[in-house]
Amino acid sequence: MPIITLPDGNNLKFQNNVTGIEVAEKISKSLAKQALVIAVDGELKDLNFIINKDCTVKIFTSKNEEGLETIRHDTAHILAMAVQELFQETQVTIGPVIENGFYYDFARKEPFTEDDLKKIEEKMKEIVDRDVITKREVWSRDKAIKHFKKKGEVYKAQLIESIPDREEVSIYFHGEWHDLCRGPHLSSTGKIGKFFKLTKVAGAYWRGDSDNEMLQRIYGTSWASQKDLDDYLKRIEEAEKRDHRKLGKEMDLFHFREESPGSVFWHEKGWALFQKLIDYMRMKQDIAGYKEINTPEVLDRTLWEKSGHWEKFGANMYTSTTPDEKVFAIKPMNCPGCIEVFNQGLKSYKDLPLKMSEFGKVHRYEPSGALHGLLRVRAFTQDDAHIFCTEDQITKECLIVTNLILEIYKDLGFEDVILKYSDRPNLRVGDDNVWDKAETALLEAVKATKLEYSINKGEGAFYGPKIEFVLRDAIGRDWQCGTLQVDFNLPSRLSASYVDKDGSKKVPVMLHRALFGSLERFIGILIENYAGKFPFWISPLQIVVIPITEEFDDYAIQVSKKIKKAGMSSHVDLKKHNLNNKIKEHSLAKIPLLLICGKKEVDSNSVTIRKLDSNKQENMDLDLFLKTFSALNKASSN
RNA sequence: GCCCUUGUAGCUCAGCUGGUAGAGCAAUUGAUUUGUAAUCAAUAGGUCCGCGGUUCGAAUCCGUGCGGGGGCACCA
Repeated sequence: MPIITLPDGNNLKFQNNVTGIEVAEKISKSLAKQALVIAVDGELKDLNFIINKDCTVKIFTSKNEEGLETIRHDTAHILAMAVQELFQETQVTIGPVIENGFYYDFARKEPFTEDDLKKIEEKMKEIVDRDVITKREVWSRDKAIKHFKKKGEVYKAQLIESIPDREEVSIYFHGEWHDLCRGPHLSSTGKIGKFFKLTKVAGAYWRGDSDNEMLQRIYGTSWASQKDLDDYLKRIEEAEKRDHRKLGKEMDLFHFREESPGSVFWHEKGWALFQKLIDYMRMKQDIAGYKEINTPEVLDRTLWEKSGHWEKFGANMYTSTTPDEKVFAIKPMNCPGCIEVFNQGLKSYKDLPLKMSEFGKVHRYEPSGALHGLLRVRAFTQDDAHIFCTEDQITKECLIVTNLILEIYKDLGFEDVILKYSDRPNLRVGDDNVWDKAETALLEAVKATKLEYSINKGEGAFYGPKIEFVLRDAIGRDWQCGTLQVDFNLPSRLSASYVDKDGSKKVPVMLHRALFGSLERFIGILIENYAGKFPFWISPLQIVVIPITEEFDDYAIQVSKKIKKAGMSSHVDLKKHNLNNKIKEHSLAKIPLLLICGKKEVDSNSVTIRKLDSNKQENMDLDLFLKTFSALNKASSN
């Protein structure tokens, strides 16, 4: 006689055992119709799960995250079912739900083609139409392993072998077709609906390990309604329009070429943007008490051996052998060079914390498959800095860095920031007790920020634990930018020291930090965040002056000169095209302000302003224009 | 690095089953002197990514290298 407590606190009493669907029916007919899955005492179960004791029950429909995830999970299953109906020799492996959809990994010799995806999709819809009832059975491990081995499903057999003893091995049936699965599932294939789409095929390693064989992964998306599916596809399309590689080309910011994969050829406008960010950061860091330095790009191998880079980071390093057979490395990080600067002259505890910044260009030989526009390159400029301090100063300094970073992200249009904390990796230098200290100090700082954070086990740098600053852009995507690392190892390896109060020599702690992270990556993110339409102050070319006819060229040239004198960037378009043509061209180039100059303007010493994405025109006295817009030409006017 | 996919004019792309390349925009020249998203016309532009092979003949088919894209693995 189970008593069932509902989310609203009401109780339902039943004479006998009941299933989830019967509970839903008791509440309302329409709920029973819409119900997809239930939670019994917080655990998700099938609708026909038999309830035989007192418990709390929650019923989910496609309007809940739980319901939607179950739809996606079921769509993944139907995908596997469809694939095996069409391509009998294919083995199934795993098929989880991911953000916005699902994937399923298959083992098959022949690659799946785009055409195959269409066929599979059709087959999936057919299976939905068949409305096959779902059945769940619990098998013994041995039976399940034997069964799947006999079927030739070696991956499934492996999966069952790795299920912990205490867990049930449940098998879900859709008619004849069946699969090992934890569940829950919808009660029949018809419940899924047809609001799904297979999106792409890709390779993926079995169990995510690059030593294992590669499987074929089919990605798909699945929703509660046609509208949701269409909205999602639309969102993807919109995101593609923001692609920084596309916009970079269209806006003439940069390009890449074969001779140097993963290295940027910056064009005039892209470089202007780059320099603006550096100028801005330089200003912020100066205020925050950093001293800017610069260190060599190429350093002798012995330094990298001492620092540990040669051994732990060597696979990513470019090296160079000189004609006299000496081996140098092109720096993949700025830290050893910075320590060398610290080591010049005697340092006192009174000098600490000592903050040294460097816009250092580093080279890392990244795997070819990792390269991705500006977001993943082989040569990049870090807005790097190293803070030498005492152990006592760590937490406070970390907090100061965090505040600076949040301030800067805000200026650049990012308000939503989360932290990722990573502790000691397998490949590392230094004793565990040193790591204990570093991790504790950094974690303390993370907590003190009161920001949301996640913990990434084993993903720290080889010399210390780190936090990464992840920001969310205008369309909800997360990007990893800044980083802050606590390092008890490199300073001692490279013999850094300071004289303490009592006259003894001590080894300082070093904090590594980069706020943009990589200027290249950050610019890529900025482009996508703003869809190329930068705020006025950061825009690489802020103003284009357009004379209506040749007659007004001289005036336009004078206007442009005055704009430059007022500290803004400007270009005069003297081409013999008509006004409409020029407006079209510069609007596509996303120039924030177009100034039109004709007779009216010359006569009144004014300009007519046309702002990007607005066809309103505003006439303004030239001096007033210069005053107004130079005031807007700084970060705080965002 | 691995799997799949892709590489044609400055850009975006067309070129069916093999018969030595085409459009739009951009560029150049000429005409037009224009008031808010493409004025008209003419001209010029290409070792069809590189190398090898099959073939009487390769942009097209095959192999291989390099680059790009989507993922995986790796990562700022």
